Amino acid sequence: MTAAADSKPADFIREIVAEDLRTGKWGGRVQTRFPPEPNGYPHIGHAKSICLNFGIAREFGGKCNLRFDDSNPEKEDLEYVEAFKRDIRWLGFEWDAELYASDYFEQLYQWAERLIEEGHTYVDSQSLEEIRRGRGTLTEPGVDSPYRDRSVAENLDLFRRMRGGEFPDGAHVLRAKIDMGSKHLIMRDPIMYRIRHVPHYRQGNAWCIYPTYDWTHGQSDSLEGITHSICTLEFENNRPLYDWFLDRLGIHHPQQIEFARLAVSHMLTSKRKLLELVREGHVDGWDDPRMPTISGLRRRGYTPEALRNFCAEIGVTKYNSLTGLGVLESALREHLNKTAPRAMAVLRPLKLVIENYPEGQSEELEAINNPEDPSAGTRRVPFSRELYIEREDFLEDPPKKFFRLSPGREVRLRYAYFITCTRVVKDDAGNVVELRCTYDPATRGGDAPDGRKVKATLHWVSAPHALHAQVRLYDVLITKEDAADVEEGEDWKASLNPNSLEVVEDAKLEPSLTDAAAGSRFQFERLGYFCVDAKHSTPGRPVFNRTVTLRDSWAKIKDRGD
RNA sequence: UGCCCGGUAGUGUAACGGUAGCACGAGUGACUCUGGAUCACUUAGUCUAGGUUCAAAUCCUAGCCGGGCAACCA
Repeated sequence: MTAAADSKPADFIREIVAEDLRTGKWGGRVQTRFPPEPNGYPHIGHAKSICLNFGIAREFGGKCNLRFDDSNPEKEDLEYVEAFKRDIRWLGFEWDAELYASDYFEQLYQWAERLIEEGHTYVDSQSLEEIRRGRGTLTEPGVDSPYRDRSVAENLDLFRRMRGGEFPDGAHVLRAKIDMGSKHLIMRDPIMYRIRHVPHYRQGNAWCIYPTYDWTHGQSDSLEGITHSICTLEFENNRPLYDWFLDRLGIHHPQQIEFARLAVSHMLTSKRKLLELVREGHVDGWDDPRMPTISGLRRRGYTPEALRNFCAEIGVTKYNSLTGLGVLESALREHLNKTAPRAMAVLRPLKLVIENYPEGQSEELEAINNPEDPSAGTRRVPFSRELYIEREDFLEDPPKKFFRLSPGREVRLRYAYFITCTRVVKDDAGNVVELRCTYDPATRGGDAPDGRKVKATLHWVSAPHALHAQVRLYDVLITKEDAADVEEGEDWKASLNPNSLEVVEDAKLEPSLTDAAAGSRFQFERLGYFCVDAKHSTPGRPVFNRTVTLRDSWAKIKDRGD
């Protein structure tokens, strides 16, 4: 038995699985499935479900299928199938079988005929509008369709002709004969088949009738021998129907278990809205680094480990919660801090000239690649008389708690020397355009032999050696904390952040970054984590995406106005 | 209004009738060649009202609040 089965289950679903294993309910089998509809790219919410379904199979020695729930030909596409497969693998999971609900269409059809013969279903020929009216309301029961008592022979004949393509869209549907007076709306003779004369992305023109979700899902689960059919809360209402079909058919009957879908603050998890953003060009495709899609997060610089750790962190419950974006970012930083090599980069450059450093001279200084990981080694960084430092690291008139550079003050340049600001050069408008400094040659490497201390260490880049690169800074796409909270009549796009992307055209980077591979991740010291954009970079000319900033306690003090 | 589900520090979660923990956040301090990281401490919670019990976050009842359900979507 695996470790997870020995120790305390992490959530109520794993508790059920562990208990079923203990009692031998499924003969020691654990079979789950991840059942996306291929009608969009997988997002952070899918990541939670992927980690759950594949994770449970892995932890309990079971299997997990990837099954595409593709019973609606109007929205589905192969592009989305490929996206799911790519992203599941990137997240670190592998399916035991790749399956498609559309491959079960014939079996489903045969079962439907059987239910007709047994009097459990009928062909309804009412219009869409009549069916809707007949369903009743939340408080009033529905009324029986006038076609409800057709003979088995008539039902069978009609259903076969539906399949044969004799009728136009909407002419008939196949309905389960359950109870129009049921208090569960889902049980008021739910629809099993609709006529749609449209090709299916996998089945082509083989079918013109398509099964609905309710008629497809449970039977697909059954066919695959699923033991625990894990889905999101909104399907809780459908469970009586899930059970009803399986009981009528008398086939393997998995247990459906529902959990709360993931919601992260400032992130959209509506596939419809994400599709709208892509189609209307609000973003640079499904994998725009601002998108909550797995491909967007990947391009942004997220790691699979960070995403998996996040999913483990947030837990699994039946409570509809809103997880703060900070929790996601914290999981990200935790992983990147341990793994990302450090580099120096100046986003908003301020020229700094060291007056007592010989003109034309340069040298290389040793820098540590990752203080959290000694095995990452060191590298050499060029230093010279003219440097760039970050504009916000200098203040002519500093407040008390500002430790960085100001006139007359000495600070350390990381891995280099102590410098003292001697003069401020301004343009006619009074803007600071350049700093003149002196350095102490005795502090080479960053330590003073006399033991004197400085309060700040600044990052810097040698001007003549600098790599000039584009860096993209991202902010949340949605300004609202709860992105799904939209008043009726309100345009959800009103909460789109107009400043979600800032492009820094000419950042100064240390030259070692010139050949950074697409997708590779770095910590730009004191700024944050950045990765090489896989879409816009070209060899020797990397474009960097800011993945996430570092925690910044100075920013907090500054904002507080201490 | 009917049915189903759910309410534990600011947020997310644990506790399975027996001392309400953890994480993120926030605050304070230590350390530091990243105002990073790390470490220590602090902050703050069982929706309400009854009931059962020696003992209730946990079981029961009622209420309050939140979510879902009236697509030929999933």
